Amino acid sequence: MQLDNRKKEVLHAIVDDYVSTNEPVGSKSLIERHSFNVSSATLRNDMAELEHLGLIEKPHTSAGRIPSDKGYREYVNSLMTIEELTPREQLEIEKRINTSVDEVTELIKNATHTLSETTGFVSLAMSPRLKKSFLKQLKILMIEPGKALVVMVLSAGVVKDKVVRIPNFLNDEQIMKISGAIEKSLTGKPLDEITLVTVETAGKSTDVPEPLLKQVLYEAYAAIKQADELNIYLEGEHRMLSLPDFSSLGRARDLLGTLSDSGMVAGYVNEMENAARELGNDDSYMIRIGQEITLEGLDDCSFITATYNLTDSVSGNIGVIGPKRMLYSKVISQIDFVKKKLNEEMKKFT
Amino acid sequence: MQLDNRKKEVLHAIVDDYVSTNEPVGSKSLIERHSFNVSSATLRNDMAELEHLGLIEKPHTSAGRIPSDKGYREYVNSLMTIEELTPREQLEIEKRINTSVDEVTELIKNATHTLSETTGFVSLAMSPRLKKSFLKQLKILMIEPGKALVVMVLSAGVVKDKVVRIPNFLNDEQIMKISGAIEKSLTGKPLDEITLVTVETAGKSTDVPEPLLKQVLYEAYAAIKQADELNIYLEGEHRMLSLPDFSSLGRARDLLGTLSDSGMVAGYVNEMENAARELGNDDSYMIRIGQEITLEGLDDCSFITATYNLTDSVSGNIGVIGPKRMLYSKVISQIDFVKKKLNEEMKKFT
DNA sequence: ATTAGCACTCTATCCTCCCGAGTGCCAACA
DNA sequence: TGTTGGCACTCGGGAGGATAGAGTGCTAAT
Repeated sequence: MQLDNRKKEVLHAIVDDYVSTNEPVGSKSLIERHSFNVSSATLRNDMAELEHLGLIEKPHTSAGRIPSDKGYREYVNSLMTIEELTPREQLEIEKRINTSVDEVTELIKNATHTLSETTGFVSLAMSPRLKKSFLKQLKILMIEPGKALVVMVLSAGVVKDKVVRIPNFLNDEQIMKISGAIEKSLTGKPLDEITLVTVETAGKSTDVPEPLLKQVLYEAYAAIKQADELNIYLEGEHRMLSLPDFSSLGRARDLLGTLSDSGMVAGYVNEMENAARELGNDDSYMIRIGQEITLEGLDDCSFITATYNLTDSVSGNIGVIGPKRMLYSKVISQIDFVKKKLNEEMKKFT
Repeated sequence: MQLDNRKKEVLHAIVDDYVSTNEPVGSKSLIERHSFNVSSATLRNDMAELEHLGLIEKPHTSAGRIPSDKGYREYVNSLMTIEELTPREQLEIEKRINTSVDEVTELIKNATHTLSETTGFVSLAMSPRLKKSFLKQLKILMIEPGKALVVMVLSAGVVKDKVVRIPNFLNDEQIMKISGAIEKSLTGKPLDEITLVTVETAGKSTDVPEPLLKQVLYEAYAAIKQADELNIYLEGEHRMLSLPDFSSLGRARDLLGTLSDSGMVAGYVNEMENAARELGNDDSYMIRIGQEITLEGLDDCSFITATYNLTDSVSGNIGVIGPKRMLYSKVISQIDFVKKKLNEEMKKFT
């Protein structure tokens, strides 16, 4: 994008003003609020040019201009400078996150909550992608005849479990044998390398009768597979209703309708993550603006996520969905800071 | 409430019409839609009377009447007749709930989801009140030095666990001793009779050094206490935005804002439950209408819950939050049916 | 007790008008 | 060539006003 300096400044100013006032900005108010050493007519020419480039647009003929998706994109990519949080703001966030918790999941929920409160938008986090973590322990506990609990401890310091049904006849001892056999042969294996076959092979060494054994092994396998399922935590949906951007009930409804399908949102975040990886994108955050987001009803939103790390190979996403008319520099640094703190806290678990 | 038959019919008709049209109903349209064998003037007199009794009210002088909270209350208490669901509707609900799951929690979530889908409103469920259930098993598993998992199996067929921190020096054997001691002495005790003292007494019989022991016992106690904490599952908040009753953004915002604080809603449901018990109320459902609900922003809502039973002594609530302008007879039977199915399914877990 | 008739009330809706902010374009200027 | 003042034009939004329509309460008659 080739823009001379003044045009850059104009676009910058338009985005800033529109973000803060929520009103289309005209050439005159631009002059009043900023110290351009030119007349409004000159800015009008610049603005015509910017509009021609598709960076800004007018809601109707006699209104001022608002940034287009492309305009926001340009702003985010080249124009804005990310500002650090003030020590006060940092403290506020630290205080909220540092609540001591015993499980990573709680920590992530904390962070999500904090993010929604500090940004005032919808926040979300994905649970860690555990496919790359490996099994450290696996125990099957008899609960009662026909019912057992599979407990797995993963390398990332995460504990997962699942209640499973097992044949009624099996006794404690048999279960322990199977449990031991699986543990022995699968310990150290990354979850994504464990298949039904691997588990079945592991169980062969026991002397438990075939059909019974097979069912238990299958359930154990199912438990392991469930352990690396992704969860998403969404919070603060109602905050969107307070934003003027969603004062139209229709938009608000579409937005919250889409967000209520958390599985769909999770899928989308996953896509974003994969796309970023393929592109070798090593920015510390990802941004999607307006129509760039392929979820229905999010046309007026921006989606910003960062990647947190539980271990070197196990990571997840945390971020925000807000109106595209947002203070990007601020929000990005908030997310970034929360992510940083989250990473620090996570070290305590691994 | 002393009402002659025709006045009852009039109130009934007003509620029905208002529920289905969402428009204040006048004497004339009442005549048109129902077969009263009197003139509109007579109904006007009746309506003036009903208004005097506080059962209906007018939004403004020249509009028709709408039911007041008291009017809905009268309708619900004495006027309506609950209609059975059609076989078709029943089938639809059964199909959704019968999805096989391994845990009670999943089952409850299923039911909540179903309820929101079939009513089109916000649905909610409380996790079972486990205070009255007793401990069947308690195991403490070493995960790694300094970290253990407390697994509890409760009489209601529920499995709970919690990761806890323990002193680094403790070894597997010591933990097993403690675990065994606690289990031995607490098995069969209802959760609400287990105190820190009980747990500490249980642990005395082991030969683990005092300060280390104490910490583990405390953590075990904390895990037990956490097991009977109540959770609430809320679903379908966004559906409220599609209702004409919440077409004003302000109302919608207040409502969703309140619902976003699930802890507060849970507390309120608890209060309702307790109040009903104290009154010895053995209706199969509880209803709160409009201002009867003491939560902010729910003035235009009704809150209907039923009690499901996991065992004789362990129960929880499931229900709906909808606009007070709702088809009570239908919604109540939907909730009732879901509850019935939920109870049936729960038998499989206990 | 019920009814017909009537005057009255109030909202919702539709028009119309007008203000003001903003634009695009043109001609003049540096 | 880039900048500027001037000006006619556009359009949305708000104010004001008229009107229709649904509904009410009251009264007098049945």
